[in-house]
Amino acid sequence: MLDRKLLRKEPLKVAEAAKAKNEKIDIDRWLEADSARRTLMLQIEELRKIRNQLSKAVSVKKRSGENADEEMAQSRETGTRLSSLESNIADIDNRLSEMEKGFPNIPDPDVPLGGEENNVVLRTWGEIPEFDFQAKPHWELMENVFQPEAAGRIAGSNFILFRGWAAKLQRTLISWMLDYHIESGMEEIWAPFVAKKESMTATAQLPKMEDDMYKIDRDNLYLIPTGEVPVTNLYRDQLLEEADLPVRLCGYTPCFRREAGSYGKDNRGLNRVHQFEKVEMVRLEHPDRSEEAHEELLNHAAGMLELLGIPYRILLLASGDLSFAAAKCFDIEIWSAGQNKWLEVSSIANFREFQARRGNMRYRPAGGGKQQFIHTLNGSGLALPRLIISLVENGQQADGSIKLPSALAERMGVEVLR
RNA sequence: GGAGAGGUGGCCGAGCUGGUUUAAGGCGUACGCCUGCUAAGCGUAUGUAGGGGAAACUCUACCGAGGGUUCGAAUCCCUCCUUCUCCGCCA
Repeated sequence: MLDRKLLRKEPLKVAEAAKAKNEKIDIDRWLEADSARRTLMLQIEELRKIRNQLSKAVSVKKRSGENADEEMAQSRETGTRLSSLESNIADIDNRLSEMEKGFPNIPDPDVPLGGEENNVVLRTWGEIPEFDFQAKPHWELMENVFQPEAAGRIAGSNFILFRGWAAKLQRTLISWMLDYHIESGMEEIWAPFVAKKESMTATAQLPKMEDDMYKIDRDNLYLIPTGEVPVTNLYRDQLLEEADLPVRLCGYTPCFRREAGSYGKDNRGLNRVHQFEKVEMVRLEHPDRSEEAHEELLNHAAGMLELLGIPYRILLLASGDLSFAAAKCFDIEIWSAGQNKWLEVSSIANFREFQARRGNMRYRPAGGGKQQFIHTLNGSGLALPRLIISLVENGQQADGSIKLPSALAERMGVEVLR
């Protein structure tokens, strides 16, 4: 949600931002409705004032036993006029807030314009592995432990079924990553894996992503598409003290995505699935410090890949590739040696006050003064399937076995998976 | 799933037989005073949002959310959300 004052003062800026994000919005229609609303509001407040005065007069007269019929009649008449104006303004309010929910966040000034092709590679880390044999994709290397046909029988296509070492590897990674975050001072959250409409709206999955989410109609719940939703919503409608900031959280959740219309392209094996596991990092930050917190989250996430020895690169997303709610976003991509391409394994975004406004998340400044919206940030730390792809494909040996990085070998109890 | 009780300003909490409460009181917080001592006491201020005014100030809305009744609703009625207690069911 954007500040109404900003919409009034700089409608052009908002319109340009939406265009940069390829969102269609009609700011003129909003401005029109907003000014109609304010005119109406003045009239309504005036009528309410009159009615309040009449009510008080009635009250005083009745108490002293006088007749108040005249005031009551006037008040009734005022009330009739009021209720017609009030129903008008309610309509306008609905229209305004519907429109506002569809206004995307404004990209930061340092975000490059344009589509995905304008993403900027900020840096690359690690050596791309070379093999003296033909490298295989993960679905071949994992034939015995990753069985999509079995998952299909259970839940339908594009779900994951792991068995044996793959199942254990996933569990071990989740636990290893959580420990890594906790050690850096984050608090672990275990939250619900379903969320209601209000929560989805606060973090801005709704209204835009409705069709990409699984919904349980009977109970009006959505399966969460990312841990961002429940973990950020932990602070929806909450007021923090400045001293409470920053709030640093992490948590494991599965993520459910319908991926409607994405069949056929790049979705073989583990590349794109309906349910995947993820450890999420969430940060609530003082507005003055969200910029550096953003970098910090990025480096923290990348640190895990360095411990695992996985080559990665950092992208600064261009405006057209930014999500609806993000002001700025870094993607981390890791190398897939069996498919010879980069895979997105983490998106780390600064939403500034966009989500905080929607979810009413504020803090009170230490020296007193007006309550302020906090800044929210989050990032994957990390998403499991693609991490597993990389570990398996990059660690493959000539005989089809997988050599584990030492950080994991210790936890898995073996150095080679076969 | 059934029955019952709640949801009031940052927190606690009164009001809930409709109108001098446009929310008492307490805690917390801020400033000041007093006290010579890591304490206490006293005074004043202190919800959020929007509008008007140079300013003192003033108007409007908000008592979980939304509707309704009424001249007038925190207070009455309805729907929903949510918390707790008991019963049932269940890993």
